[in-house]
Amino acid sequence: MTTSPGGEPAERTKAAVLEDVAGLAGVSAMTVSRVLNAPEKVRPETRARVLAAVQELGYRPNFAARSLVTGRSGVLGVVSFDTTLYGPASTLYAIERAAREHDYLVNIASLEAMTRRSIAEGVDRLRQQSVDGVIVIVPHESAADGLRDLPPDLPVVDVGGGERLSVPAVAVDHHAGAVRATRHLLELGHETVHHLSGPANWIDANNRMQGWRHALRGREIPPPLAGDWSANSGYEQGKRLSRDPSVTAVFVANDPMALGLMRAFREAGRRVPEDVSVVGYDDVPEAAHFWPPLTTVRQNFATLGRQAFQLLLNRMVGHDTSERRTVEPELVVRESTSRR
Amino acid sequence: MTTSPGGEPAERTKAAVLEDVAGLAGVSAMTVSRVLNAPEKVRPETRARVLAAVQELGYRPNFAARSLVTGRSGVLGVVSFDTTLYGPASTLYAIERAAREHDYLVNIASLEAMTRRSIAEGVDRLRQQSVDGVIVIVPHESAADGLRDLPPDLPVVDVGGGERLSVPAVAVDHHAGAVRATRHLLELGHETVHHLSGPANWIDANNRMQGWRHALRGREIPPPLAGDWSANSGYEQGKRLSRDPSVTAVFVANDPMALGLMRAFREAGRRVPEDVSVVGYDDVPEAAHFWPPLTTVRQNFATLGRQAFQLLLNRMVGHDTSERRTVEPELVVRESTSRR
DNA sequence: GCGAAGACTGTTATCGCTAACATAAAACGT
DNA sequence: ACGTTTTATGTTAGCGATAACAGTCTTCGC
Repeated sequence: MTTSPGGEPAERTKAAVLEDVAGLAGVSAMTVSRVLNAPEKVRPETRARVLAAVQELGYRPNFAARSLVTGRSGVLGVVSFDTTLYGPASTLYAIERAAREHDYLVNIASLEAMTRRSIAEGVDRLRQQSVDGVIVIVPHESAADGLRDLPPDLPVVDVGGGERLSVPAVAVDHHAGAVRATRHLLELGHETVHHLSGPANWIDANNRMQGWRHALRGREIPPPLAGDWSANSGYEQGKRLSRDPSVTAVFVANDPMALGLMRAFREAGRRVPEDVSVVGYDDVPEAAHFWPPLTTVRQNFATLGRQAFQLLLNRMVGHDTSERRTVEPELVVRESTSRR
Repeated sequence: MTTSPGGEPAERTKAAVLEDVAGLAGVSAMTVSRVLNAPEKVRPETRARVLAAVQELGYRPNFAARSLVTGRSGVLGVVSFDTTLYGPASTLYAIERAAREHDYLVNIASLEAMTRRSIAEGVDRLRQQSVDGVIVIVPHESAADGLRDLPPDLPVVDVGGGERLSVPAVAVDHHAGAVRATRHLLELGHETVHHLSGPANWIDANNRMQGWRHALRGREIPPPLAGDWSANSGYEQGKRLSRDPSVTAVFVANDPMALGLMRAFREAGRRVPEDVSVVGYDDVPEAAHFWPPLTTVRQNFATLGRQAFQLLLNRMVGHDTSERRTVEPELVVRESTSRR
């Protein structure tokens, strides 16, 4: 039933199935299955014979059949917004690596928009391909709502979402990061610190803004500006800020915006750091080579991703925690900040 | 068999299956299946009844069962090296978008290393979860070999690989891009153009280097330096180059390295573009805000990704092309280059 | 008014695998 | 030596969907 008519055993028309291997090894299909899933339960010589047959036929278990009967797929999903951004991309990468080590595959669903609906849709798309669990990287207010609509039977872990989520979560402590950045500037003798924030309703943006506010307590708090994370928006808002001569220190909510802002200041004739000090956020790999090298807050995305996977793994094996883990960011001082 | 004991119909213990829906709608399972897959073959009123039942039970088809019998999974795989890099990340994103529009899901396998072995392993991992096709983004010499070992029954499309591949491929014409960059510098009156290349054995790096060489024919061709794509390597090699006073123009194989290089030149007291002109490659979103704004070669990763998906789709439906498509890069002139 | 074609819907078999139980063979204690 | 446990393998019965075929009921032409 298995032998190909014309000679070469490697030349089969259809892919080999369990039964074929069993036939060739002279055992039952079940034994082959065991060799693959619980080798210790099969006598070494039998095992060897089966393995040889597997090898010879180039047998590969049928994923669909297996997961139909086991109810597990070995695939997990990641819902993310714009995986082109440094943060999500790095987190995704770390998740993928962690997943691979545990023999999980990662399926991605990026979102066009960040609405409650689109999150639900993203999760849904993944669920239809029966992922075993989902990690949601949507640092937006809408995520909180989006996560509420989820079916309770699907293990979900959130990354960088809000505080009051019903699911396990990992997040960087942006409040602390912002405080560190702002204090650093105050300690350098600046009267106050201006802030260029991320877009409204982004959790990260809000947390950083709050941290900034917190560190500024008791002082004059200038009205914050908001960008859209892009260098370009940093440039535009920078142009505006540079007209205000009282500005001597700016805490910018991410590195690309800081880059744009520094360009605007430079073009306006205000030197960084001599006239104005700037602190960014993220520590993208290029930040050390900006002009001037950027003082910034480093987020450890690798840890973030790994922790997210760990949490998901816990939930998938049943531990019904709604644990929340925090990753501490770190201030990296370079040359874009100086004493007043 | 389906009704929950205590009231709320939404509260079932096990997920509803086809049979449950059929029961509730008073039809056979087959009819339900048809409503879902070929609605026009079912009378409108029956269809409505079935749909209502689907709704009520929150029925979702079982992916594994479906793909077991149809032999298709609706998932495609992307094998890529370091999805944190701008190029791969953008390509991946475009692929994912295109895939979504055609109701495919994307599975990723990032590679630790870029050897022939690791590529084969990556493809294998994906194949085990029975993807319907694979897109390989590995712009490295090893890819060519890695692709040779692949099973012939799996549709594969290559992105940015070498020229002599046996599979359909999409690639940016880096040779042309490099020629444009180099000519631009020559036309500005520079005697010759130096080159900071990417790492050896990267296809893109080689193509760009060849284009640079080609555009320089008839002139003195300075020995190229090589970096590893990182801003840091650009900085290091930039320090070396900046010691050579004869250097007036540099074509750098990507934007981050150009950033590092410009920093090195600035620190060495050589102004860009007054003393030295620099051209980068990629046009990352930040390039317009580098100091000075970087003249660079823009790659359209979105198109690249979309085309790759198209090609894969063609192969999956059977068209056995080994078509090779090319995407043209575009020179974007900014302020890092000036007349000699 | 009646057979044929068409429109719907149902039945059966099967995809490839593994859980659970059944059996056979080997190992063991007394 | 003989029941009992242990170890190794085989058998059976689905998992949840769809393909292919088989009916049933309309509809229609003449």
